Amino acid sequence: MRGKLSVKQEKILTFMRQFLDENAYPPSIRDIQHGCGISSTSVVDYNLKALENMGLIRRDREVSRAIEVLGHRRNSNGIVSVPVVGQIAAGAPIDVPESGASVPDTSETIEVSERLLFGRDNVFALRVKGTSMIDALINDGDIVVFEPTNHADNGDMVAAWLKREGETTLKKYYLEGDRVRLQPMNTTMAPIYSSADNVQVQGRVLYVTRSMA
Amino acid sequence: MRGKLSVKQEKILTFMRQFLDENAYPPSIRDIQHGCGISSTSVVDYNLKALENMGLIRRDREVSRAIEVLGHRRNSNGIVSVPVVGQIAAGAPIDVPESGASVPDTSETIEVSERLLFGRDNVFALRVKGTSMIDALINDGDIVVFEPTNHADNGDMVAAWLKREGETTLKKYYLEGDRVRLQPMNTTMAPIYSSADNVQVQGRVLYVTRSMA
DNA sequence: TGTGCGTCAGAACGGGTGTTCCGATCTGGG
DNA sequence: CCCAGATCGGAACACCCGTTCTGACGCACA
Repeated sequence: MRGKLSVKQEKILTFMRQFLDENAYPPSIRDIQHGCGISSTSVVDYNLKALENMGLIRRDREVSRAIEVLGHRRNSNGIVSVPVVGQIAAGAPIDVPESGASVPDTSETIEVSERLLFGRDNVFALRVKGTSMIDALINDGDIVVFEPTNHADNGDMVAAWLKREGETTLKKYYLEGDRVRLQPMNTTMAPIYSSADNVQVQGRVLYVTRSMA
Repeated sequence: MRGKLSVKQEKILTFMRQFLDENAYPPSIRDIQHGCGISSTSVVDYNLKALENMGLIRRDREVSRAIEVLGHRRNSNGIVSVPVVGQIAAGAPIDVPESGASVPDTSETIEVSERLLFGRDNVFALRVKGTSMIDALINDGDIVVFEPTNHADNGDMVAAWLKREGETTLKKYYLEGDRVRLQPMNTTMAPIYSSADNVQVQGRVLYVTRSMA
């Protein structure tokens, strides 16, 4: 039941997206029926239930045209929903989502204009814990958007994974010989030195947001 | 026929906008009837025809829920497009958009999740010029979202209009007796003192964003 | 070969929905 | 006062629409 989409389900989904773009209101079951060349409304209902179980659409029962296609990007505004996949500080390890992996609906997201990401793909976000980057204008509670990368140039602000310590921290990255200096931007804190093979760069900072309300 | 909106028509329009934001599909005539406390569907139909003649909505006849409210941005998942209406620094005056005023489509916008604005309406954004708020973690080039208000409590970060000087600045606000202290968050800069009647608060900071790419 | 399961076709039911008609009420002007 | 037009209330009609029921078909599996 929770496997791949059938041809018919894919067709229904595509039709609903197209219908929404053209009409500003969702299609009825019979619209879908005729638009996809399906012979019976019960078949549409059957497949819609399957799509609903897979979490791809949401329906208000007994209400006409009350189908909502989840994750449908409006073509008018290039907005990317970036998943906030965890926290970053001096301790809590995080998982970086793999390319193409689906993100559970339960996770928090932050919306960012596509144009601010300069074409980066598979970006993710972390909530900052602690004040170690206060001098880089990043405060406790800020949400930081990363592009996934394993490479960093000196001075880049990165999420760095310390393999032996099992920690991920937000620091400035400097490669000095065969060791790495992870520099906090807080004059009261000392840098972390580690061997280069113990440091795994997970992402580079693209964007910072802070709520002041 | 083409004059002002009646109370009922205004109510219907407001209800439809709210319904669209909440439900992702348009309301039926009877939804409008009950939502606005109208006694008959024919009255709704009558007023919808009037709104259609005025060009405020568009309808597909004979199709249920086929009402499109023109000029209403379908924010797919509670996203508000906040207009970036100018810059704020130590000089350039800005115009704060009046409530309900339309913002030209040509202006830059920044997209923010509705939930981060805590119900504030008519918010606007400014691009920060200069480093006067560097110690408050706001840098040159950051975009700051404001809620429009004429009131500020001590310590609030506000956009303040200096009437005689014809300037708008981003500072922390402190009312001290009959004068106002506008405190930059930069240890190298001195505060501005001005009489209270010369200072007009234009908005309070809600949200800060910075692009690092 | 039979059984269960996923999928589909057709039809019908009941309530939802846009529309229309008739008449009442209100309002402004002659 | 009287009339015309705008607005409204109530009801009915015909179609739209989501749902459900019955049965059929194909396919994997024992």
